Amino acid sequence: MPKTTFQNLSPEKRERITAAAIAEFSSVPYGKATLDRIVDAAGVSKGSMYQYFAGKADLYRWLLTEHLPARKMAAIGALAPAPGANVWAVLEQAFLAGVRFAAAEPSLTRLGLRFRRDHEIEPELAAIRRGHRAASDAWLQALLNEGKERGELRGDLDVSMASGFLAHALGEGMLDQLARRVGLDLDGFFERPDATASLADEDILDLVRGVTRLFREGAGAR
Amino acid sequence: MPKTTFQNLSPEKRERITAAAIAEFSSVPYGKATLDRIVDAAGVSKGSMYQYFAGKADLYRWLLTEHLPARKMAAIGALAPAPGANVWAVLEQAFLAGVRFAAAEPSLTRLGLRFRRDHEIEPELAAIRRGHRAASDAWLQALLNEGKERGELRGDLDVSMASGFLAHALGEGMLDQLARRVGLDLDGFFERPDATASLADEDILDLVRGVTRLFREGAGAR
Amino acid sequence: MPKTTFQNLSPEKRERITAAAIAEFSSVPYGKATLDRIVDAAGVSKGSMYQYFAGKADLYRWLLTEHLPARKMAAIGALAPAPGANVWAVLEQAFLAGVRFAAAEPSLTRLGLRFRRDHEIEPELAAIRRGHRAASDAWLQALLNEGKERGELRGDLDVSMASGFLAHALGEGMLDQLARRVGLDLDGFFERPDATASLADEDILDLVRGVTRLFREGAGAR
Amino acid sequence: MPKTTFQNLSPEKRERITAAAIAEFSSVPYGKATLDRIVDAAGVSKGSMYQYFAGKADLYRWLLTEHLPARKMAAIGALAPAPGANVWAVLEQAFLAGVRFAAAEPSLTRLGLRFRRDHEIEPELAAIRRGHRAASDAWLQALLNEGKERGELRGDLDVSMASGFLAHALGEGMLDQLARRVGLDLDGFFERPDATASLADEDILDLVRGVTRLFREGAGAR
DNA sequence: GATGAATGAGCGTTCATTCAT
DNA sequence: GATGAATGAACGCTCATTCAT
Repeated sequence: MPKTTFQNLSPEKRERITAAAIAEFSSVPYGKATLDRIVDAAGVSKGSMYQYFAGKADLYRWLLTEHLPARKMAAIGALAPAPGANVWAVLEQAFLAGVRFAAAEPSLTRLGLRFRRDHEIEPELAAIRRGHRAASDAWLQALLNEGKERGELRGDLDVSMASGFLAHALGEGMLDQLARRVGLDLDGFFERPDATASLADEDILDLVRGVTRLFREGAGAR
Repeated sequence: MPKTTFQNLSPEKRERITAAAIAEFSSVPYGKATLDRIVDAAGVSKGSMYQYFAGKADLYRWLLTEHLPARKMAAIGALAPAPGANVWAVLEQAFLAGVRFAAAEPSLTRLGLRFRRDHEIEPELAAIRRGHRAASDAWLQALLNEGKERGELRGDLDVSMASGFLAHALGEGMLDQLARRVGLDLDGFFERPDATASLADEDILDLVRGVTRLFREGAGAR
Repeated sequence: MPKTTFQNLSPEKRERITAAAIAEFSSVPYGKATLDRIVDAAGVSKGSMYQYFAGKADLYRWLLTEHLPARKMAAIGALAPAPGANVWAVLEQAFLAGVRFAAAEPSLTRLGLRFRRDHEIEPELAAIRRGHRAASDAWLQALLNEGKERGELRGDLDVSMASGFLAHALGEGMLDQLARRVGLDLDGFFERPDATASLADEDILDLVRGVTRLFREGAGAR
Repeated sequence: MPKTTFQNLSPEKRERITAAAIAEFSSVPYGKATLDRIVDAAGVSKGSMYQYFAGKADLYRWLLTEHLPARKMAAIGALAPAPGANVWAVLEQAFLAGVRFAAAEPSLTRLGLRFRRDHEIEPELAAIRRGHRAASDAWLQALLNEGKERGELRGDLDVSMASGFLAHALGEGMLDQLARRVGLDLDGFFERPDATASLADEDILDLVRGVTRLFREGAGAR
């Protein structure tokens, strides 16, 4: 976590550093990211960086556990399931929020996606990721259990199983669909994260509804 | 691809090298994997390694395009969709084959999964990955289109969308479910790949059927 | 070209590095020169060297395109052909300047000569060499053409041909003659570059006049 | 020098090895030449090569001290100055022989030229080169001294000096002129040694006479 | 005599981190 | 508090030479 020296920085400088770090960590995987490029882009000295953060991992950790969640919250609000709301309406809203965030903040989206999939993360960072996943899973399972009680879901649905697939869908699954719509795959999204910005709003709604329906009704004929 | 020198090696030595390389490339992402660790584990000199393979990328490529497919084929046979077979039966077989391979060959499974998700792969290797994905996607879309014609799937199903989610399910989605059944997540599977070996065959069948049903009928109440 | 880090170094340290690099690159051809030896001799760490220069080629390039010309200029001044001066006087001055520089700065001379003849230089460096040669050739041909117009040279002289031999004479040809005067050949000069320092000024003048006369009058009897 | 095993080889195999070695050593400088490429091209095993020659240096030495002189002799005969012949006629013949050998055997020419200029030669090989040079110098000085006695040369000619420039002219000087005639420089000759083969015989004669005349009459106006 | 697998020292280069100023 | 020079371990890769078969 950042040292107090970082908090004392002028907002402008703090922002420069944050932006440079996001640009770097979202462009290349953690292991290939270098502090050199970050300090160059931020216009601060390398020594200073170590006055602000304990090191590369600390900077990355702060970005993912503090900065990104705060920005996400600011952009799309908390994902608290409105009590009593229909499961499928909540999920559709969640899908929509995710897609809109991806269009509005491609770099942050890419940063988060990288983190979720990165294989070379240090043990301490892996614990953070586990926390993220557990929270997302808990939210989903609570939602699904409520839905089950209200009869909106099959009574014999395996909630743990469904939450796994939904967690994927809410993250890279949806991004993959988004990329497909513009003729790319997820690798392509990493290279050109703003390629999906060109999608019309109705395309996005169409996509979100289609995905929701796949999970609701399945692919089989009735 | 390996040089003839490698083919001429004693099977015992070849196996030592292969096992060391799989262990390394399945433990850390490509960019962090080192030949030093591989040759140490295999008990050969660094120079020798270059008599067998043109370099690190060549070794990795061989593992992924030759060795892994061969072992997979040996373990589960070809995935040729029996013509005219029911879509859902074919998918169930495919799920089952994937899970069984994961239980039988956890290291190879981990290797393949890492490859599918690795962020710091070289351009040439990325092309191979694109090929894999395109082939998998084509297989799935063909399968789904047939199913649609035979009335086994909803007539208005978005085949491209469904194939995206199924591709995930056939790979890490299913592995994630497998891990969940033993109280882990995917990260946990990477750390203890053989933890899933304890699963009983009926548990596996139950899982496969559950997943198939989720995709067939959805999670919504009828 | 050196990074600013190198410019900011203490002159003493900069000189140590420069001297070590000159010693190395003038002792062995580019391909055999090693940074290990240079940093050892200079007493800096290998990592530091990469703070000063982008790499081996960069260091070499700086030596040849910046440092050596600067030192040469400092030692013998620019070779601007005084307009209207007699061809033979200009050439004699050029010969003299070359020989005096060789006596004053044997290591640098050896460095430049190696560069002119090195067979295993990289493409980028080869382009620099082509530039050097083209400039030298242009200077000589302009000089000879002027001389022809003023009637100082034979009217039927093949200027291109003559410039080729003069270019050689101005470089290693003259050094070879210098070495001969102290009983060595060019190889010997490479091994003991300061052996020619013992030559008296009148010996040098005598040599320069002899060479000029050979090119002016030829070796044949009149 | 080759071991007896090399002499016992079938002429065909010996020739394959020789040709491969010439191709390699004439294509890249000694330090960049590799035995791997030579044995590959020759179709022999690496171990065998060490049964024929003591190592890389030994093979190179044999090529330069035995094979190349023999082939040169076969191609252009001995350079014994026909007693009593005019100096300038002899020199012209020598120039012509050199140019014709370059056209007939570009690889061998390039090999020899590389050797004369290579900077990274081992001490033992340097001794061989000194021998070559001393022999050439002795031949030239004898020729010039005779010419002086017969009054074909200026009485006050510095024979040692003139022999230095003539030695250069007979070797790379002439090749440089040859390359100029086809729009290249010596570097270009190394890349495309047969580029000069296109020169017409009268061009070659013209060149040889021009060079001879430059050394005989000089470049100055009378 | 022929083979070709094995070796290991050495190369240029990278980069997170330290620390004197 | 800010700086940026210094470091050194580690990396992928090359190749002449050795030596068991």
